[in-house]
Amino acid sequence: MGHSQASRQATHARIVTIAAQRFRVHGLRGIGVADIMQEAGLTVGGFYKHFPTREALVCEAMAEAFLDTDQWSLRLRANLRRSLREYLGESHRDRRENSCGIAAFLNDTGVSGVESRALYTNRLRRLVELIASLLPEDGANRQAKAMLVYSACVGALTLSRAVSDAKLSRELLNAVADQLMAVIEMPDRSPAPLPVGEER
Amino acid sequence: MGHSQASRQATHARIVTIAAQRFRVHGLRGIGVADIMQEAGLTVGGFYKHFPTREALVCEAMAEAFLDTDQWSLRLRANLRRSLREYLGESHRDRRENSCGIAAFLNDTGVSGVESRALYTNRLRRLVELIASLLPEDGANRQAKAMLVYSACVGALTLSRAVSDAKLSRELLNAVADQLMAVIEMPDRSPAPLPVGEER
DNA sequence: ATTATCTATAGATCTATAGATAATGC
DNA sequence: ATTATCTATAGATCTATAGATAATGC
Repeated sequence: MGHSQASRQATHARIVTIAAQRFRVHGLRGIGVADIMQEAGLTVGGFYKHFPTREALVCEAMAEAFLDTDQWSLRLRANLRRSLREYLGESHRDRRENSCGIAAFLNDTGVSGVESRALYTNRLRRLVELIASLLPEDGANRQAKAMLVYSACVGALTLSRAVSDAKLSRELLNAVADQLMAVIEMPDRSPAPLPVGEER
Repeated sequence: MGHSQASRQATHARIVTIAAQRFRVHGLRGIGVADIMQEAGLTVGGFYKHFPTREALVCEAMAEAFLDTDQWSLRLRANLRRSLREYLGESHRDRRENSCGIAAFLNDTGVSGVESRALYTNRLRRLVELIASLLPEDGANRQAKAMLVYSACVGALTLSRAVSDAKLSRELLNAVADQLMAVIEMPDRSPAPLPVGEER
């Protein structure tokens, strides 16, 4: 049994780190407190001396997962195109435990608490703003284009994980990466109006 | 207690229809057999006379959910741009029970069985091919552009559902829809090569 | 003495099965 | 007689809590 205050903090951090990995691999609902504690070399009982509820761990783990996003943001700033290709790489697709939290928790924020969902929302907003600031043009639709770029990245990455065909998975990643390079260079144009005479 | 063979088949169909809705709302792991049976006006016990396992229901429900995708495919054929705007509309975002199964099951195929995952994969492949055939150009990268278009649609739709900020949610949908209209018109270009002197 | 962790378990929930009940269909 | 559905429950799993144990730190 460990006991010192220092070891307590180290234990807490270890639980959060493992949770940040496991939640990204299995989803927020896909793994239990007991499994996370076991992987941290502990037993279930001690969990609630570290966290008031499971949701508290979800929040801390999400924040920890977003530290990887901070790293990626730095690389984005240094080289937008290369970072997008990295995001759409097979390595990122396969190493889920350290992959993008926005993609990993995409379909789980509805069942998580308001706090973790707010964390998620703010992180997405910051990412879109960052990408917008890095786009070459100066147009008013910079932000719109950033939303397209990031939506396509998240969509292609998660789709490439969802399919059972390795070739299709690879094609999705490569095709979207290639196309996004062209999109980044695409000149501004006002949104195409709906053709007249057609109804919703 | 219902009993006739006709009512048995009607019951089976009702269970599948409700499951196809509930699974899209709550995810494949988010709702149990008992709840689905209750909503069908039945009790748990009868379930396994209709389906050998829960996964069998998942497969049938997925196929049923894809019937809505068939409908959408027809509208796609009739009007690509309008159908993409419909996909990225607030109504599609909010009426999850009849929404796109590809988006709904995006992060769940990993835990579902091989059969449902194959269903998912084939459906995605067909959708990408359909969109490619509808793009105005004739270029060799038609399929790549279709992958971009559909990835962006799936990404924007799921992100718009994941965030807790209504304004950001709306902006994501509208911005990506607008940008995709421009992307569809975008002329072919060979994939931008990596700038020299930069390493992965 | 305090407290970090462990053992054990309560209570909820989920999949699946066993056996009873009641309507269909020969 | 057959069978579609129901009641009841076994067995697994998950969150959370109670009480015991053993190392820290005054």
